[in-house]
Amino acid sequence: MDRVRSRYAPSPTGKMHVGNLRTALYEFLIAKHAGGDFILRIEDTDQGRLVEGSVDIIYKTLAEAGIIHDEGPDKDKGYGPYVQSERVKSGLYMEYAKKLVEQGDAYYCFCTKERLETLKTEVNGETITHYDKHCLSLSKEEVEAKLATGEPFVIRQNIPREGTTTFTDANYGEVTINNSEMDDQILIKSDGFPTYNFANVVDDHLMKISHVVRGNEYITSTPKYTRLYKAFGWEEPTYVHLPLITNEEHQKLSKRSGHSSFEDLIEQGFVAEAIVNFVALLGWSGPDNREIFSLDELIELFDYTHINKAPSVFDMVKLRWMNGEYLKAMDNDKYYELALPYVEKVITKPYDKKKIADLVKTRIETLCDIAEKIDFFEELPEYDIEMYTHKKMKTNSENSLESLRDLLPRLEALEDFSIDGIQALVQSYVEEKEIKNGIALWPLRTAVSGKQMTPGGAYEIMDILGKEESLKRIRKGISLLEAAV
RNA sequence: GGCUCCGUGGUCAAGCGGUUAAGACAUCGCCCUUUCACGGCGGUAACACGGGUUCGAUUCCCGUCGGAGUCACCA
Repeated sequence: MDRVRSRYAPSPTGKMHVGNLRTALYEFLIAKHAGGDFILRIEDTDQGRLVEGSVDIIYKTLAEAGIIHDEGPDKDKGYGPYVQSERVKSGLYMEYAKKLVEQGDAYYCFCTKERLETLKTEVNGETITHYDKHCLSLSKEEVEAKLATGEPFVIRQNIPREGTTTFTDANYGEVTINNSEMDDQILIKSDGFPTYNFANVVDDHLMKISHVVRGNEYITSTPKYTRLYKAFGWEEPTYVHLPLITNEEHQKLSKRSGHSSFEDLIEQGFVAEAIVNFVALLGWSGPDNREIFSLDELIELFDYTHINKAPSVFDMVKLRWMNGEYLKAMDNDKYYELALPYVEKVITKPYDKKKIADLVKTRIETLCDIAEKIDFFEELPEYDIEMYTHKKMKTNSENSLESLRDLLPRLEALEDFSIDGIQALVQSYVEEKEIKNGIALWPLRTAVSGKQMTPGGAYEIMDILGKEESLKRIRKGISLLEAAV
């Protein structure tokens, strides 16, 4: 059996979309599962759409995601160059295209933009062009003559109008398309660059790619590939078309949706491992009921013959959940390292940031959730004294005031202002007065935080705030309550 | 519009002729608890429809409907 070689072939046009990330991941998993090679090839044949810095983003994203390529522009293993614009220079695509022309499987076309314009029709607001093979009738001499004068040309694939073309996909089975549906697509553009579709076929063959994985938006153009492979007499790779990833409206995810690139998700406080895990499960599921998989586990378990056919919605809510799981399971040092910048965004006072970060670890789903949960440490918010009234805790303004008044002098006298110290103090007060914990603790937590909900309770918060600030906030609570009662 | 693909709860997703149709997220309720989380327990909720084939269809075939994709000198 031939060695499994898969490839991720992005065009450097911006950030890395989650759909592309999944494609890259699956290619990687297929290769690694089989002990094969995963290749990175840059498809920059559309010079007009290049976005500066995109290649760096691709490297960075792949690295962060742990999708490590065995070969690529930076790791030439003998199949290079791995950047198509560099490959163009050798004239290889033109050479192969000319071979097709000689065989009659392709032809020169000199049609002008204006003439092409007349071929356009509009259906439901979509513009559709179907080339009419106008230049196919040019004689060899006519072509030579035009070429000699330097007239701009393209080379088009010659697809018969009759018959059908069938290819086999590992996921979707046999797919047959009427040849009449296929346009005589351009293989070589007037700038001398190959089109993606052509370069792809040539390079996949030259690089001995065994598995081609891509989104199923390519499924209807695949027969054109098949015809190209046949024309060259090359063996076709195994195609694995993937179901589309859609937004909540069930539309294909587009770059414009903004929030769907890997970079953006990182910016939104997601961790790389969670994104990879989540994306792996869009279209595939493991053999058991597990959903949390490390990359190594994915490599071991991934089976491309069990991929879903139906499109899947990119559910941010579930991603958030999964990210929370990763955060909770993360070892403390790594978590702290990730969380610290987010803590520092809100906390400028000299509180123990580690303690604050720990407090919030099981309460957040993304790192960006940290800010709004800890802001009260930095500054006591303005709050309504209604907050002291809590049905379940059986508190109201009166008994809250009483608790705070009782507790204040005791806390002032407290030497050991630690969680344990404060707890012991409050406990003895509660026992002494024979009241429920809540009667003392609810007002205390409220006074000290000014919030309805907080990470951690009164003890943890006071411990972090320290004695001075805690007492200050309690006094503030007392005066607010006094003013109202 | 032509063509292609798809169609199990709101979402992800097991299932690959015979099941009480898993599980997860979300949602709801209960427990735990000094709030909120975490954790634990439980509930609501699905085979698009109509024909076949078969002793028996979620599963196979056909049709209908629905959704999506695609129809560039973009990938």
